[in-house]
Amino acid sequence: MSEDRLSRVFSALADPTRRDIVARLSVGDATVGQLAEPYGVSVQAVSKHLKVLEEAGLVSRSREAQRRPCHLEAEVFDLMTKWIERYRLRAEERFSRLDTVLAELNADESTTDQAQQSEQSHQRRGAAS
Amino acid sequence: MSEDRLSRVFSALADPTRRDIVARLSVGDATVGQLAEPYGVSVQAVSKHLKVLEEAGLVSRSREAQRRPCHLEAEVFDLMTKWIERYRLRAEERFSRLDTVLAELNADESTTDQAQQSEQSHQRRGAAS
DNA sequence: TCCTTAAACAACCAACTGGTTGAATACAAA
DNA sequence: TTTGTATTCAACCAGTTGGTTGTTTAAGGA
Repeated sequence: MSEDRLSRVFSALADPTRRDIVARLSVGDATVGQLAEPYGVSVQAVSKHLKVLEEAGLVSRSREAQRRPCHLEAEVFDLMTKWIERYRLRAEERFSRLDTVLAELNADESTTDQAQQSEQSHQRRGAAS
Repeated sequence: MSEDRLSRVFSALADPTRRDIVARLSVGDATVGQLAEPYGVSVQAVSKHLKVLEEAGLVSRSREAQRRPCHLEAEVFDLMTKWIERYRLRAEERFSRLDTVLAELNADESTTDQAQQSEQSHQRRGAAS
């Protein structure tokens, strides 16, 4: 599923070094050595980071003599933004409906507490990944 | 900085169970017990997940008798989308400039290999987090 | 051929993660 | 006050992660 893919992408970007690598690749391809240079870590460590980014589909590598130039694959970003937008929009929609809810609460004399309220709204949840 | 915040947000969403919790909270607030119910894990485990989401700023909790209703904080999504869009746009811009590059390569008789190319483009990278 | 460079692989280690169970806390209701 | 319910805290465990160093592999240049 794209379920697992999404986990790998978010997980890959959870590390500051890896986000920095993505930032640098966004302006142009680079080799492992070039990417490792600015950090206080070994080339092997960066190689591991790149493997994570590659498995997440964020980076691809080509062959070129001994070098393995890394290239940023921007399409994967769509996967994230789609997921984010889905729930952001849903939450905002719910937020904008708040005035309606408040009006209903005013109309209703009984002090309907938030617990019941959340339970009701929870019932109309759908399975989502 | 928001550097660390971004790490926490991405890290929080790297777990499928936590993404599912976010999805469910997007349609309405819920208590820990309600959130735990559909999963084959203990309430304590879900409580831990909620702590992670809370520390990432994705979820806030109020008090209400013994219950701790959880609420989705959608603003944090902006942080992510801003980061993503920045590098996506940069990468796409570079991609759209590819025809210019190809034209230059045609004009240039010497077979400029990709290594030099990536090295050049890498020089105009800027520090970014 | 031999030497150098670029990168990956392997084994190891400390720290973190996601889960568990059991005990403590906070509040409501009897 | 006692009991029940909702949640958190604490200790523990197995698996993962991000780093290390040392050893291959792959390719170019002397």
